Amino acid sequence: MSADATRAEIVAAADGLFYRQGYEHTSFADIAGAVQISRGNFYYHFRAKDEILEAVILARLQKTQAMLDRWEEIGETPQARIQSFIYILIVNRTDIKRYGCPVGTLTSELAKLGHSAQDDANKLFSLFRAWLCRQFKLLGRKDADALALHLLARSQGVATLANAIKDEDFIRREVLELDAWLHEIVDDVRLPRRTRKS
Amino acid sequence: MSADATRAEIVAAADGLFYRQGYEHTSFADIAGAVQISRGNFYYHFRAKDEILEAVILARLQKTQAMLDRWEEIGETPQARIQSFIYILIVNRTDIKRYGCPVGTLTSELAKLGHSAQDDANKLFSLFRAWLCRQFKLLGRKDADALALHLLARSQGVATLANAIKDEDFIRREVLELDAWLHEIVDDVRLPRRTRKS
DNA sequence: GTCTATATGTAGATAGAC
DNA sequence: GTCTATCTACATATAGAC
Repeated sequence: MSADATRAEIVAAADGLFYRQGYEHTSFADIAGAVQISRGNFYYHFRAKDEILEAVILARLQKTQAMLDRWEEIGETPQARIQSFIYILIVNRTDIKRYGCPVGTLTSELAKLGHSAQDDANKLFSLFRAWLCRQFKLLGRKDADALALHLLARSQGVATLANAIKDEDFIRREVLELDAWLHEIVDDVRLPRRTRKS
Repeated sequence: MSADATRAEIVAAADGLFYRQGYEHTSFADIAGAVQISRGNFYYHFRAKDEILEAVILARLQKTQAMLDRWEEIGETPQARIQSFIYILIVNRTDIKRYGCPVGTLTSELAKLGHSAQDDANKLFSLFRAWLCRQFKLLGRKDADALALHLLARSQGVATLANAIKDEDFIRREVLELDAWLHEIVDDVRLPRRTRKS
């Protein structure tokens, strides 16, 4: 097995385990069991557990960027692209009910641990934030960044609560509301005399 | 020192540490350092670490119920009472930026650990849910439970995101939006012909 | 590159003195 | 009730054989 291939397998296994079990709760033995290598072999590929986390975050950043690029391609309008974001709550509903949002739960855990990788993990939010901000700007909104943060927070809230109460209908209802909220924003642009609050 | 007093001190210290550091990341040594007792002494008061967690959750349930009762007393209208809930995001903003929401971060962590105390921790959400549901019912809303969950999710989302991006202005903006959302609901009741979406 | 064996630290938990 | 001393398990990490 080439070094790169083994390394990639370790990162992929750690990625899933960190999501399902949390970073601290996942041991080398857990990852070793998933990849079918010995514990000692980790240290040929990584100096320490922190480095695996860094590699996992980097991999997630790349996967996220690729997903945003894909949404950019297939979405014909900013509205359609933002809907791609909203609907990941539906697409990933099974995992979200069980494990929450992979971004929010990681940043929360690292914040409690006071871990040095906090800033890197927060870049996952930054990617979504900047991408959503651009979409809202294309919709002609001056408050695009605030709208991006608002939408991020809404989806985080849905994920956190769905993880606790395990209610799929709740997710569907909230997604419908987010969709309606997005429509209001699009309408605001088309009919600029009305304010959102009217 | 009486048994009850020491026990209460342990629970209080553990409560704070579980919130700031997380449950798993908090060791007996951490709690012992805060309470100024020896590690061995824990086992006079608790059989295992899980029992401290159970006691912490019970204490939080009682504190939460007391807070809801207080809001019920001082709030003259359902709207004012719901506002009490919304404004804890402002009141606790410093802690929320640093450690997130004590309810959401605990339920998330226990879900990842597959901990047996998950159901008990989720009762914290149930308390808020039932209380908010009652307030929305008093406002004449048939969809009171859905509104309660929606508001819970919104505040969870604000807490999670504020914890990541450490932005106080973001919290204030979102609270203002929640307040406006609540006003719309109250207006809906007064002017039943308009729907929320119009 | 990957393994086995091992070092080292720290966690939760127990026993028994005071 | 609280302490010190100790046990056991498991974590990360290292050394060196293959």
